[in-house]
Amino acid sequence: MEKRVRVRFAPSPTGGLHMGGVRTALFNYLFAKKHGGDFILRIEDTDQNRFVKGAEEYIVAALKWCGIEPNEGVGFGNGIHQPYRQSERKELGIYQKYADKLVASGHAYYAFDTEEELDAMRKRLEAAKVAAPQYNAVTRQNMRNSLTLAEDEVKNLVESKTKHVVRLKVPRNEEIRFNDIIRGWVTVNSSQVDDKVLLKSDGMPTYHLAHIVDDIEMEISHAVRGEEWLPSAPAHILIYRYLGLEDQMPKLAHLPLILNPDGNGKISKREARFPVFPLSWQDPRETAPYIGYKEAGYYPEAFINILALLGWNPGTNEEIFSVAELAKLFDFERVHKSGAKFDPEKAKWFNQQYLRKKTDQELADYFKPVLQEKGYNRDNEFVVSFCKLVKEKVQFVHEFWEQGKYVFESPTLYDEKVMAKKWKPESKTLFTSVYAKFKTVKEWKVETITTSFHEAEAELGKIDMQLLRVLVTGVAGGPQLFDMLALIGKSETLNRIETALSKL
RNA sequence: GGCCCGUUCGUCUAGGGGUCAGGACACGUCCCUUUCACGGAUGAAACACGGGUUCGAUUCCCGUACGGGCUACCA
Repeated sequence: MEKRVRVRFAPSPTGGLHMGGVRTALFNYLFAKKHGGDFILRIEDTDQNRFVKGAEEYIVAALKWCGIEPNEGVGFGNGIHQPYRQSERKELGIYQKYADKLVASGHAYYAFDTEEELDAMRKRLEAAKVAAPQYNAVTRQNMRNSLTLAEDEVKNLVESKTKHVVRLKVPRNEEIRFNDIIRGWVTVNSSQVDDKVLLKSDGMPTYHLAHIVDDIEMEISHAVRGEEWLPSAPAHILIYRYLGLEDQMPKLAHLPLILNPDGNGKISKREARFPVFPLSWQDPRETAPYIGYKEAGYYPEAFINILALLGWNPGTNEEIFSVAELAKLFDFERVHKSGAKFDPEKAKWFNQQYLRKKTDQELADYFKPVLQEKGYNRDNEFVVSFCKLVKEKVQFVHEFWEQGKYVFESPTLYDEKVMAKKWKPESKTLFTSVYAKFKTVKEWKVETITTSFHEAEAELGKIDMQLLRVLVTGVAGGPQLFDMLALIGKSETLNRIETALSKL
């Protein structure tokens, strides 16, 4: 029988969760949903030096905003495998137990080398032009460990609580093969794998040991993680094997990375000229926060949609998908092997697609507080009408103000390009007549304005609409002109034309 | 450097032994529009290179180049 699908997202609380991490979480989530399985949040806080305050809370908040909530784990209710924080599991002695087992079976050993000794070893190997300096089957013979030291000496050292680590005893020359769901068979010779530290001298497990122990104990069926883990996967295979748990090992899936748009490499928060965090992130060690997608005006649905299509696609020409649709369609078979450069421009387009799906009322509800902040109070009907007109011009809700502020504020400047090109000496007389014509309109609405305008043209000849637009709004472009005039109102429109004429 | 992974328009990608190599973003042109957009149409734009295998390779294999990842008592 197939194991129940149980996947985990297991970040370490060393900073804000960036978009690459969210994408990994998303693919885990989609896979779990697709198969009716569980999606677990496990916190891998085994590095106490890199622990960052607030990071864990941020991770939980970010997943919530994205709408990809785990159904088990830290911050998401209880589960039968508590605790879900590795520092707490360590207190329970869980990892020690497995490490002891590996030592007992001869697949791991104690190493007493100090930092200085390790440095010296690496320098020695580098000087000897060794291609890959590492603690391995060869070099461990010259180091201070339970393999080279006398038995009673080891016993003394351990009993006297001398600082030591537990290392995996990796065989010298052995082919290690594993089948990655996304990449297929990967083969690595064990000579390329170092004797990984399993238990650190502070008693904490390393990622390598901890994630395996937890994946087993939490009955994880698939380990879905970023490509950066591919090189250490062979070591993980060995650990499962030596623990006698190879048959219970989760299937592995290594996701391609999200790369910088320009230049190369993984997305870095410092260089990016677009948001990299879902929510704004204030690192306690830094002064300025990093703005998030949320604050940049992205809808979570859009953000998720963007991420989903980075490294995966459904094989059709469709591009807009809800999370629920993605969960139906998602499949590792259609996940790429190669990294994807992130395109901020297309990201904006995605957001625009979602913005257009919003109702005018929804947009108005968002815009009202913005408007109030600017010092304007208008009734709901007015704001809804405004949003209806301006929505087609924007990609983000925050652009409503910039794109349509002239509805609320009279222009002080008039688009130079249009004026230079179209404003003629006789224009003043012409628009003075238009002004007079508009003044006679009784009920100021789109239809009457249109009729009035047509009548004016019949009497006066062709009237440049863009010029009229600039006179009233100051800018060259915008929503349908008569709609705008109707919204701005009769007296305000007339005032503005009058003001403009007096200045030109 | 070593090891691992990868390589279709600028970008995200579809495709897969015989296709006009398809779509999307961005960009150009046109249509619609007395303004502005939306929309529609259309254009330019890609199989990294070299060898095989094959009647035929973008597709399969091998090299090379290039890119990325890893190379910690970090994850």
